[in-house]
Amino acid sequence: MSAPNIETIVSLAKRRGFVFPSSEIYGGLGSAWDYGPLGVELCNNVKRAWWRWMVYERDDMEGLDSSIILNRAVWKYSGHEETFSDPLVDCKKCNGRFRADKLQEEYEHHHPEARHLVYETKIRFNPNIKCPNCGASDWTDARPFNLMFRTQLGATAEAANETDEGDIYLSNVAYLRPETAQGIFINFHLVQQTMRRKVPFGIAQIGKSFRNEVTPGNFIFRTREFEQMEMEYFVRPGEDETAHQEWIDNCYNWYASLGLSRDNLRLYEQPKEELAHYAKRTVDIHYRFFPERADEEKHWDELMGIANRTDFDLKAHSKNPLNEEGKRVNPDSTEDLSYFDEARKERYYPYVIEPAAGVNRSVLAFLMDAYSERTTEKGEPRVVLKLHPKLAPIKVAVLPLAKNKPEIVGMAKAIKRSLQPLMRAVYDDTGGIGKLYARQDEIGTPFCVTVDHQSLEDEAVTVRDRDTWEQERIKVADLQQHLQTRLIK
RNA sequence: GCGGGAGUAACUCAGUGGUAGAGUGCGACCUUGCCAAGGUCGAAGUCGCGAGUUCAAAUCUCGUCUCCCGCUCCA
Repeated sequence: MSAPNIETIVSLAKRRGFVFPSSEIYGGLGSAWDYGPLGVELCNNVKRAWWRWMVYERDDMEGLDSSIILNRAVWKYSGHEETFSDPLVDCKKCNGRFRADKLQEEYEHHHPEARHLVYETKIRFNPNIKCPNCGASDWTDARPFNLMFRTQLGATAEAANETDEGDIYLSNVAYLRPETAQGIFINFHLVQQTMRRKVPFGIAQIGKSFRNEVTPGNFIFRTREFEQMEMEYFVRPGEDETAHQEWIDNCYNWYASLGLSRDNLRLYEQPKEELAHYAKRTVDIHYRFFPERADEEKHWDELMGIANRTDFDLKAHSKNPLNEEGKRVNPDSTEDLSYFDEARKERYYPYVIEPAAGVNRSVLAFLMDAYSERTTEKGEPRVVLKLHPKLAPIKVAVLPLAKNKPEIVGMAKAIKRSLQPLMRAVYDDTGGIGKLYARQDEIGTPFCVTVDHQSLEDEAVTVRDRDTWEQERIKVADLQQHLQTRLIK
């Protein structure tokens, strides 16, 4: 089973120290969340699992950690300054809010002559368009919502502000990156040359990104500050479609291998009209984040996107391509990012396959999918978080059966200390053994080691399994090996 | 921005004008010892904030702030 809704997870996450509302003592901050002691472990484990799978277990991958703040030109030529902005209009009558460009597109579809009209505002929007909700034509001005967080470098804030209205290009304007991908593209040549790589190969990166979402929400599903796990796989043009399909399958299987139920996963082919400006084809991996919704189609939302970005980005950041007038398309770049294939004696701009996953969304999906309830023999409900052992924040809890026996307590603490260099281990004695087990079940600890009276004589302990509640007697000398084997499984 | 919901202890929530409560959880001690056992004691809230009405406000009035859900998306 999995969680019936996100609310269940929000409550558990706060109660048990996974995720807290950010800035809570000052009334909170919308859609910002802090990861508590268990949350940070879970996040780190997700990232570590991804990195191992993506980088270490392959022969064609390098890692990277690029800067969050990049030269503004990166966002100019990537297209984000232009397209990462949604023009919005409000209907004054029914208060509905719409994307002006989408309404305009629809309008022009039915009125081809409108394509040549020049509108008063910078944003193309015909005020005679009827509201799809109420039918009125009473609009506010169309306003641009740029999704990139803008800031300025240095102490010259005033100069930076001037650019809000005009088109003056100032070098002190900077953005927090809205995706980690661009940091990879602009380092493509350096990574390829310093690591002596031949296409095909990939560059992976994990890091925070920022988008000034107009509509954040749904717990950690959509936040303005979030963390991405992205990889750009560079292939020869023509080999892109095959590689794309391979990565789609790889990624789907990765989530399944870490315990996500296939019933709660699906692949979603983005229709042509939804594709981003850079994409030739994009397939999303959806997770059933909203199982409580009546409409089955609305159960699903994106966990990961796998895009074929073609050669759009490498070309866009290169100095060489010329337009039809023979002038450089990118007069600011100092480098050409094409690749020379020694074997084939040909030069080309590699195509890029991009699997992009959200750390936070992944964490949410893993939590939801791991959630289960079990009824004890006494008929009491118990929450068991069946996280994959690789992801569990705490791997083992060492518990004394009786805390008023110093020998047992001492032995338990010694065992905990012997395990902690190898895995995240905790000691707990604040409660009866049943309560201690229940606590660990609720936070997903795969194993509990219990020290009892007999342990003092036979140098053995009980290892209790989270999912089956079965117990096994293990010699203390064999404990490390036993746990490590079962953790890898 | 618009619509809806909500702010009281760490959590879940009672409390319709008269000395701030319960359950869970948390801590200490006693007792017990394999699936949230029992007992005793304890810590914990200027009731989101501000103003007003009143002898008296968690409660009534006005204002204000914040959070959550839905609408624009796509990690």
